[in-house]
Amino acid sequence: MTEGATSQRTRARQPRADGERTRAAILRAAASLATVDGLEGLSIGNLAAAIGMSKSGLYAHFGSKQELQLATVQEAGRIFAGEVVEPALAAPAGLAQLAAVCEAFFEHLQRRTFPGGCFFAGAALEVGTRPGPVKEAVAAFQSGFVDLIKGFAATAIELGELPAGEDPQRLAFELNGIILATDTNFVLHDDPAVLDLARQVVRRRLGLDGS
Amino acid sequence: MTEGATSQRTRARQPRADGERTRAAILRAAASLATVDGLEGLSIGNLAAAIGMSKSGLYAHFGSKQELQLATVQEAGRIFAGEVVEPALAAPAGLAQLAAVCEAFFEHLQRRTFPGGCFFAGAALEVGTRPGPVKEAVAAFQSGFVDLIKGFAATAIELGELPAGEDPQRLAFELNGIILATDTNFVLHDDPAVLDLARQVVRRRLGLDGS
DNA sequence: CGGAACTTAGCACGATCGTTCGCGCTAAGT
DNA sequence: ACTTAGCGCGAACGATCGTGCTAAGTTCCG
Repeated sequence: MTEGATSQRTRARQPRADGERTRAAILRAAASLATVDGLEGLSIGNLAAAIGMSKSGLYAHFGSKQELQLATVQEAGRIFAGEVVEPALAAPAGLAQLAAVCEAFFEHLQRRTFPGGCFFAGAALEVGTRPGPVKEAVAAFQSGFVDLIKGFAATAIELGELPAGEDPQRLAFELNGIILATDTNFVLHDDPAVLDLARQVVRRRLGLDGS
Repeated sequence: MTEGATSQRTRARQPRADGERTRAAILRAAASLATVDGLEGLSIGNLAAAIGMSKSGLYAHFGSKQELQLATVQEAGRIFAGEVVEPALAAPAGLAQLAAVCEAFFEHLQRRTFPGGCFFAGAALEVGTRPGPVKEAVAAFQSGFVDLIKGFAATAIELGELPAGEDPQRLAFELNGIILATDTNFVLHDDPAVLDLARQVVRRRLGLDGS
């Protein structure tokens, strides 16, 4: 607590260039593997074998499995932010951002960035009953995402693009539900038709259909 | 394949009374544990310790871990059918059944039947990427549940309780999403207020509010 | 009442789990 | 060019994983 991240006193450590590169490669593979085996089921041995290095060499990058899980969650958050959040923020404020965030998520699934669908959907249900830093990190990201949608909805209402009777929190909850249902059905049945159905539902719900 | 389930020739086996009782006790504990540790994370040792018997004694009831997982999914299906599906079927056909199935699910969560929320929500995302009999069993149950809701919706439309423009499949998808969002948020934040929000959303969506 | 099932426990196996240690190597700073 | 510190590997640890075998104990049928 007393020492900052870039403290000179404690000299925590100063990673080398190739070290950071392998660490990044580890985390990319870890995020993918975790969507298949889960954050707990992700084993050091499997992960090491997947990227072709030794268990101990990999383990040295993180002092414990929990640190690896924490870093994996952060990496998944970066990927999700780049593929889903940023495209949404690039759209015009209001209703367009609501549609964009859903569409970006559907493309995130369709592109099969992760073999197990959405990282956080699976992680949330897995770590939800296990108190600790990992659960806190996942919960924080999920809350942030819902708050983002809530903000989009509030702006859309202010701009008169949605009825004044709409409640941002309720709408954000519904869209979050549509997203979760899409992910669950897509993962379970591996059927791209699910994405078409989801797109129809979003258009209808946002009044972008026959209005 | 050639021998039936109740064949006399092969004399598959004839369980004893106390055997079935312990087997039932094992499966009840297994369903609960699986909502916390996952179907894969559920270990024979932990399960045996949880109900106070030996690993090998428990293992004898199922020839393999996969058989245990299969039986656990069926047990969870029985519990879900009793707590969610049956109350819904008891309501008047049509719109009332749609409202009842959602309310029964919310009470299923509130009653905390399982420590990890909805069994199938977690199981679907866990086994979705792992082909095999266990995934098939989970997928079949999930499809059956969505079809049930779809049937309720179709009846409600026929009875004129919902606009003719409604599509049963789309509505079933949306309600499934609301259910998944409720479970995810309830498990992650352990906040009963989520259930109130979900009830509001369902009432609004089904036109039971100010109409 | 006796014997044939079913039920449960004890023990042990190979594999894999997370974790630690020590040694060669290589990139970076002076 | 020489030093230094981060990097990666191999080997090994105690624990636990799923899975068998064997032998007691218990219930049920004739």
